[in-house]
Amino acid sequence: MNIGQAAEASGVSAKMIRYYESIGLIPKTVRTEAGYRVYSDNDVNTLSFVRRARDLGFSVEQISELVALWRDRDRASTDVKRIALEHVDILERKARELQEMAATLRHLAKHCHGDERPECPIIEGLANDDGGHGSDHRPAPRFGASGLQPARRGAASKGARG
Amino acid sequence: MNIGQAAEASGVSAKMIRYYESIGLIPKTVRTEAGYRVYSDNDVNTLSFVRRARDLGFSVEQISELVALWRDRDRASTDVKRIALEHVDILERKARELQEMAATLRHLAKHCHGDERPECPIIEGLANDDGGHGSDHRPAPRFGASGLQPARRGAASKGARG
DNA sequence: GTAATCCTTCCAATAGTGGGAAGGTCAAGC
DNA sequence: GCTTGACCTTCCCACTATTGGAAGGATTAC
Repeated sequence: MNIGQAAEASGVSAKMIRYYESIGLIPKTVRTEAGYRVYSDNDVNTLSFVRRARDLGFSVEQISELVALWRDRDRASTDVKRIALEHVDILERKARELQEMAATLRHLAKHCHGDERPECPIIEGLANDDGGHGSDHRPAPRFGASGLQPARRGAASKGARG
Repeated sequence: MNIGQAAEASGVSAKMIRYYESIGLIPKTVRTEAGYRVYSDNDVNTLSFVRRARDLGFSVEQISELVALWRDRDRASTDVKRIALEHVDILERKARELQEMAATLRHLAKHCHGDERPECPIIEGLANDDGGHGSDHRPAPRFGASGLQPARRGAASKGARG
């Protein structure tokens, strides 16, 4: 099948299939004489695998390891477990950070009158650096401090879940 | 003071100060005859404000609103509260998504022997799409479905490609 | 035989940040 | 006054993952 059909069958866009191929995440396919990429059912399985791993928030680099493991069934499942558990840690740490941020902000918002008066602890908390979770001049933990690669931001192409 | 000192005092790198200026997040500064940017203590306050907002996960666009609000104290705190609360929602939704991912993965990992045997429910869950939270072929919720912009990852790069 | 659709590759943009080159400036030391 | 070194300037590139589009070739439908 062509790339378009493989895209539909796997849920990975044609654009992304080409991208994944270009970065070596998936192997190069056979081509027709005209240069069209040709995909087998097995290729579609790999693509679906990749898509689901992305859905779980794995980075392309991690998926790369996972795909190699998946394609080589002789490898010990220890490796897979390690990667998964590492990822669980990152995910949970990230979730905690996000919750702390939310709590800080919610605390600030709670004390903001929200009427016409300009007094607002959110603004003051931000300006005075006493916002709640004790940040001083550490150079920003933020995202990525944990090593999580958060994939994408824009525009779910066909329909995100709400 | 120069950009380096402002960077040190605010915790925002000189690179980022220039970037924030270029995108209009902070106003253009006065320059010396030689073209050096000059910063006042007040400018450093603005920069610190921006840094803390980034720490809390605000996107540059949101910070832009916040900075405008902050600099114009006549504006009603309603706006600030609204922005903050919107952000709290996003943060909490994101945290929940992350926790779901972690739970799915942890569930899979729990049933993985992790020894030499190649049977591994993680791999099988990924390949067979029965991983636990009932995903079918929806085209990836992932990050960004919520509108959160996850800032950075900190990939230190040295090797050129090409 | 042409139009519509699909495919190809290449380029740009997104958001936010770091790295570095090429060159100008400033302050200190001799 | 000259060198040294630290600092500044602008500009370009890298990275992540993904989308969009342009220009042109291939296939398919009518």
